[in-house]
Amino acid sequence: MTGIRRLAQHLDISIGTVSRALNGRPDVNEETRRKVLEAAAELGYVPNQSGRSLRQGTTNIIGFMMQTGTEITGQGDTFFMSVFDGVQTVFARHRLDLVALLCSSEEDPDDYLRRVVARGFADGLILSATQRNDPRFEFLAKRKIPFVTLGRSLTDVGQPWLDLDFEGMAQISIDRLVAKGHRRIAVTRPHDDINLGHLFVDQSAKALAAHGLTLDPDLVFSSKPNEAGGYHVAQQLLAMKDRPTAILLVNETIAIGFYRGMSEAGLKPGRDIAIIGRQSPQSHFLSPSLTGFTLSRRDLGIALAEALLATMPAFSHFYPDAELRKVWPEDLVEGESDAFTLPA
Amino acid sequence: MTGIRRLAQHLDISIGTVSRALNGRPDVNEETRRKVLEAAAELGYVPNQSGRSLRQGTTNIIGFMMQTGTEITGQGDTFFMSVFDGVQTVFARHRLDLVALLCSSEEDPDDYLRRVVARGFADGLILSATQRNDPRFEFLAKRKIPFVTLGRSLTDVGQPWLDLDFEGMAQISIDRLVAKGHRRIAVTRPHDDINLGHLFVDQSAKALAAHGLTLDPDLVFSSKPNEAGGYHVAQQLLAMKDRPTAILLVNETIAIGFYRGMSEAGLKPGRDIAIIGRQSPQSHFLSPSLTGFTLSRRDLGIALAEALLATMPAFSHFYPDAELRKVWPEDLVEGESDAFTLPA
DNA sequence: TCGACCACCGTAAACGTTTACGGAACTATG
DNA sequence: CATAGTTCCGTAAACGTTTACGGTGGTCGA
Repeated sequence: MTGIRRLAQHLDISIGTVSRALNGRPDVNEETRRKVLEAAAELGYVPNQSGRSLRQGTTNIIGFMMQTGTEITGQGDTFFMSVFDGVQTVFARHRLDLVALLCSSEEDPDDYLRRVVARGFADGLILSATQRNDPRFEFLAKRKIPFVTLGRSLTDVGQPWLDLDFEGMAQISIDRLVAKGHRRIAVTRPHDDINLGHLFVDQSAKALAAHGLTLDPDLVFSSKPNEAGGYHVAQQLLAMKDRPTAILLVNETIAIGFYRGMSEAGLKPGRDIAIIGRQSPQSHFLSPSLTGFTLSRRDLGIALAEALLATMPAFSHFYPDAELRKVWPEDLVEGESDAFTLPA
Repeated sequence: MTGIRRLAQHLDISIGTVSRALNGRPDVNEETRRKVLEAAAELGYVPNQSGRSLRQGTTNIIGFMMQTGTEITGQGDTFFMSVFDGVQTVFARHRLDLVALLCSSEEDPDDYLRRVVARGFADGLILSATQRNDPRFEFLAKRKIPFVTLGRSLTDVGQPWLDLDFEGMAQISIDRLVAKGHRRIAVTRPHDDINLGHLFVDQSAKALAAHGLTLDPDLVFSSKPNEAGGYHVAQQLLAMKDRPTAILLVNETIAIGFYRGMSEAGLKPGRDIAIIGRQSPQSHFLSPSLTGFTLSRRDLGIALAEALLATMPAFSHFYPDAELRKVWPEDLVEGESDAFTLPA
């Protein structure tokens, strides 16, 4: 005799009542419910998840899909860990188990997602690293699996999303640099087709145009989102005959490599080239200090979780006015890296 | 009609045979097996995991428990991501699903593990961040849940483990620095009770003793394993009246903070203080270059996975001679950070 | 020809839950 | 007192698998 049956026998009531009591159904006497809860705690009874899943067609698991491997090591890790932390705290309140689904660098993300879904792994999903045209959106929508994405995409299927304000960052950065007299401004973007790259570059071009300037295509640098990528950008940029006087670094970690590249060439950030980037725990240890944008990653995670739950029927009533689509604001922390000013 | 029943109906054979065919049982005609596989692919049939789990008492999931949150952000992330990548590739071969169980910084790791286990979440576990006395070991052993740990512990319960060679690193580092004339050598260790700290510090002391030297307790610096921790160590160390001439940095990321602390004080690694640390993708962008140990994180992950599978009855025959307990060797990459030599 | 053996397959029970349904006991209402 | 309504509980079916067991038809050796 195991499981709920054992508990029922111990209390000398039926398993149906036990189940109802444990699941908070209304049609059970409060006195019996108390006894059941008590006995459950005493005997250390925990419902078997397989049994529940089989019956209810639900797993109680939410998956947070991220990519792993060397390519994005610099980028993904510390950032996503913090976001994950925020997500975790929300789901814990609902006794939902959150797991990280790390798609290996060797595997295609679409294939990986297909496997996860076929397996019936999760009740809901959080996607990150959204591509400009991301097939995963359609795929999940077609199967009616609730999901939320960290990042917009052109392939919008009506799902909730949150995103960083790449357009705002581009706008503010360009305005700021132009005000300091810069005319030739470089921009970085991730090497793949991730959507944020487009948003950032396009908005940079628009912002420049508003000042009567154009974004020189030669000044758009694609880079892997890690230290090595930033180093490589520095090498390319410094080898140019008509070198830009300022640069926007869209990614958090490439600043470290870019600094290194400059110092090897005997140049100093903020003196020879103006830099605006993004803050991270690591960037605090750059010298000269980095001017860059920052945000609460943990709060972002919380908002992500709430947006997802708001679209899941079983939980939506908890979050009647969750923000389903939001561009997340960032603050600019002023440092020394963009001190370089050109004469008017 | 759904699931396996639908498939059986479509083929006009019994569900029992279908199941046997799909699971590679011997007592099914190869011709029928072919047909079943074909039809399964055609209809896109995928066995329901809840059904399997319920019947077999097994989940097909392996959990890799890590910690998240600000405290270890610097440390854990890129390192564990790479290890995870290695683990993933092994489990994929056996159609086991690997998920990352990220214990939030707010939650006690022991409680978290208890929840995971009570839920019957995984068939096996990989533990990291092992403490000197780690209650999780006993807990899992008592419940007969297969697990492997990345890191030794005093609370050994016979489970397989892999670990980095902290003792070897300490020995080689001390020998090397002493040969360069250093006598006052500082050592870092993580601020918590993680076991590697003990191994590293103890072996450093022994190695010094072999040269007739002693490890000054004031020269053992506890730090959080991130950039900020390294920065803090530098501040403390540089404020000493009788400053050490060399230091060992046990953690990968603190070097960045330590460098920053030195340069703010107008000092240069490798010229004013000799440093031996650990290599990481980030440390490649330090200047002067870091002398430090390195290893293949991915291979470590592969070995971890194999050690775990070797102890699980259903898979052990695949890995008859897996290394169940191994101190993982590291290579020393020579850089400029320990160039500082004292006159004899 | 007969029994033994083998290869293959169908049947049905089990895994641990949840929940629709119906019924018993009680209360309220006229 | 009869009826209707309410509260609570037990029964049993279902979720989708796997697998022990038994049965059928065939082959082979004596």
